[in-house]
Amino acid sequence: MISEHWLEEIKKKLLERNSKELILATGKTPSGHIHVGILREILICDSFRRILEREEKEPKVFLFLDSLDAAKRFPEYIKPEFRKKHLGKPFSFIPCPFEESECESYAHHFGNELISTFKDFGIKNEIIWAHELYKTNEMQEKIKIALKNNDKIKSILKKFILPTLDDVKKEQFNETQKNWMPVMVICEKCDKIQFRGKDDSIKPNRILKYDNKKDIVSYECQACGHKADISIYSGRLKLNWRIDWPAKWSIYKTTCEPAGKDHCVKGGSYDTGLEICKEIFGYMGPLKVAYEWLRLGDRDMSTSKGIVFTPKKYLELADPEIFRMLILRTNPLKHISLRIEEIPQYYDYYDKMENIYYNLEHAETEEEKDIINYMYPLIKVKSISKEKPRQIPFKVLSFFSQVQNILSLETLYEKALSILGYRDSESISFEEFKFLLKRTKNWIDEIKMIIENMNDDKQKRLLTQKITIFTIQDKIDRTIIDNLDEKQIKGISLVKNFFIENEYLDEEKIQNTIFTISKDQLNINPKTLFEALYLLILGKKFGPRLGSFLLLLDKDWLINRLTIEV
RNA sequence: GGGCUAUUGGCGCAGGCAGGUAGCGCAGCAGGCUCUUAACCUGACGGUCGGGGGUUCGAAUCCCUCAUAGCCCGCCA
Repeated sequence: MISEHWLEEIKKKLLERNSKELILATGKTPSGHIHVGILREILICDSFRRILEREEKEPKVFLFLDSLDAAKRFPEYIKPEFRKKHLGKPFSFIPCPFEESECESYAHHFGNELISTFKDFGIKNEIIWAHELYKTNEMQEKIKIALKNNDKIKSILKKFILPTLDDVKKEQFNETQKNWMPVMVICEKCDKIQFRGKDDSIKPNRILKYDNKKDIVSYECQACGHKADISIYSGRLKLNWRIDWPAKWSIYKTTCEPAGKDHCVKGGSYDTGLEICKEIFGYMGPLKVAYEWLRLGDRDMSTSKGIVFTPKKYLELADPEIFRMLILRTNPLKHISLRIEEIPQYYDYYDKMENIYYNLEHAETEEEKDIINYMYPLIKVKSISKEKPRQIPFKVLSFFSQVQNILSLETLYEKALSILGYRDSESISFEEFKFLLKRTKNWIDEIKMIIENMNDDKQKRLLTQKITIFTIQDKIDRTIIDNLDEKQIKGISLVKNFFIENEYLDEEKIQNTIFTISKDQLNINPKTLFEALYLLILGKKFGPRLGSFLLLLDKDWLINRLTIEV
């Protein structure tokens, strides 16, 4: 193999470590609706899982949900009074913000929303909730180790962070380091772990003193002022992020954890984490795999700021395979712009890839063929069939979903089966078909919204044309009829007669008839008659190819529509 | 102050690690299908690969440098 997929390169490094167990990890704070960006690291791990399982290596994959992280801000869809009340508490200590649901906590609501999509995406992993992890002896031992090694930890942080700061921040950093301890306490009185000052500064309930004989720490709550001593085994202590991460690594012996570029930056938490893991917890730490953000169009997403496009939402618009494909075909260090309006093009690429995999189409190069053969099994959610799975083309679905107001689902289903070349419903059930149609409808609606919000008129028009958005009018606008000329009206009536007189029709015949009527009987440019027909049915001058379109419509409905009173 | 990524025809991108006449998709253009296309088929057009310098017989590719853009970097997470 000349060229290799980036996953293979990382895999080699993984196997060089010669670990008995291969532990893959990912993590996320459930601070709100979790957006699709997190799937990038989850899918990288899931792909490794598949690769390693194929090689009989028995990997384990964990997803750490940082439910004990403090709410430092809330997304805008959370009510103000709720925000005010719970700001500064760990997410697992905050109730579910939505009254109608009965979740255990804020963290569970959003965490479970993410988890519920894994099955559809073909993701397998084990979930570790931070608030439960911190109740375990293992984690509490790590807290103890961290407290004992406070000075050492501080010098590591200093060594890594200081060189990356400018002078002002250097001073700030040195200042906070003076009384710094690696552990925070969740106040027993108000459940808060930090306080957000009016100047937007964050004041954590950092512990003030550690009694290493009794294993008791003292703290003062920055939010309510409560002062107390508390045992390190109380379950109310939490390590600071930069120590929390390596502590988890050392407990689970994590072999590899992908992380967003924010963590992977020089002097960031990954670098300090690895050093702390090695020096304080005595474990070499995971292989660092950095990845760039996944963007929505040209915007970054942010869970806490409420710019979200969730995996659940994605699944309402398109196939999970398409998403896996986007992630796998792109080097993790490059950013991906997920563009809803380009989903048809994604499907085109997927189809091409599938054709190449099944040897129905030639790849341009050997490398392309190799890469596709490698990726395809990692992309599929269901098992791979011997022959290329038949699918209703996206364009057809897009068309079908827009004529639902005049055509029954049954008619469309029959039509779909005939396009697929099936005489029965073996390959695609009616239920599945309904689901596909609904999903495409959702996508069309989404596109309509995107078009509406576009500022550039030219872009707007291009997109409208590219995607062929149309609506069949329930009633004809009277002004349309009034604006038709004599020949157009005559033409419409001739087309109507043609439909009445002919029992069996095909699209070619319809198409040709319209031309013949225009040229021979009316002596007008065919375009004029086409426009009249489109106006009558769609309310605008253009639409899908008329022959196949009219054939699809219910004949009686069509004849009725073509009967116009002048 | 530090870092990552990007800069290749109108748009979106591949190629870059292993240097050897610049590619793909979409749009645009022309023609074809007895035939409006925002259907399909065919064809042609279109780029001095962000600027500059260096290494080389030869650079989109390697090295240096500059520029522009996006994002990230104390505490907290």
